[in-house]
Amino acid sequence: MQTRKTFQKSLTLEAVRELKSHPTADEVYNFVSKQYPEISRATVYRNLNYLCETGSVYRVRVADGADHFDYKTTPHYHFRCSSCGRVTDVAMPYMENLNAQCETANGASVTEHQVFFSGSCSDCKKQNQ
Amino acid sequence: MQTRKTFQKSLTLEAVRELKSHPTADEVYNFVSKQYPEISRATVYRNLNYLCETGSVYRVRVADGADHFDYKTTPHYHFRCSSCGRVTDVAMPYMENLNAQCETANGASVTEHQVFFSGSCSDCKKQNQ
DNA sequence: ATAACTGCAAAATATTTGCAACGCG
DNA sequence: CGCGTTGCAAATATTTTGCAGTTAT
Repeated sequence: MQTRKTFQKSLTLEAVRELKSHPTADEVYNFVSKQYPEISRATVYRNLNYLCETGSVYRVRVADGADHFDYKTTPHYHFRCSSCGRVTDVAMPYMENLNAQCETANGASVTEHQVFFSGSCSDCKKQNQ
Repeated sequence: MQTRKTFQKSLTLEAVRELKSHPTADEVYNFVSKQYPEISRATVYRNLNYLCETGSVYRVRVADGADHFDYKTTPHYHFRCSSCGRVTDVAMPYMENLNAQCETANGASVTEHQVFFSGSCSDCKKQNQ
């Protein structure tokens, strides 16, 4: 199956890149529909799935309902503040050896791992004091 | 707010413990309703949330729609096979120092971390050969 | 007795899909 | 022109909630 370059596809990718804030599909849709109100939510979802498959964006599953999308495709870890819900990157080295460790322990062939942290971000910590 | 011991609550906890296979809420509901058909789906969801809050079961968010529940409450990691969807525990040491590492990198106060691996489990690996 | 809990139905949230029209290559 | 893509609406999936009746303590 071939793929075609469409205006909607480019807009979707641009949105994830410009938002930078690990947007949900809904946030991407809101952003895109400001520039192009005719776009359908379904198209945004379809294009986000497509972009994930081709590796142009990365899907992040943190602990709140919707999936988030990340324009940064090099492997890294995430933190989610349980009071404000914001998702941020963690400036921590990627653990190269972890997949191999899991393979040894499990007998499976491991292709990737995700790590996510939760707690209270520095902003929310201040407010609660 | 006080809590009361109910038949439905016990059944829900027992289901997670007996299923052992990281069931989803729906799977817990199906299991429980075989023994007690009058139970409502909403009650199962409410009780699963309650059991998570009190630490009796653990919520696992792996990369497929629904949340999974784990009777094993000591911290450990998970693997999900992307072809059969099965979720298994990984017999790998828990990294005690990871939260502290994230705190240093992020300035947040980190209360927990989850790690999940994906790939192909040993059964599916065989089948695809 | 009274406040927590339940069952039911409806709502909320998140995502996918069938289909006819559209438009990229 | 052909087939991938879109927009729309409806369907599906997962979870929560309002409410009136039930029950544990």
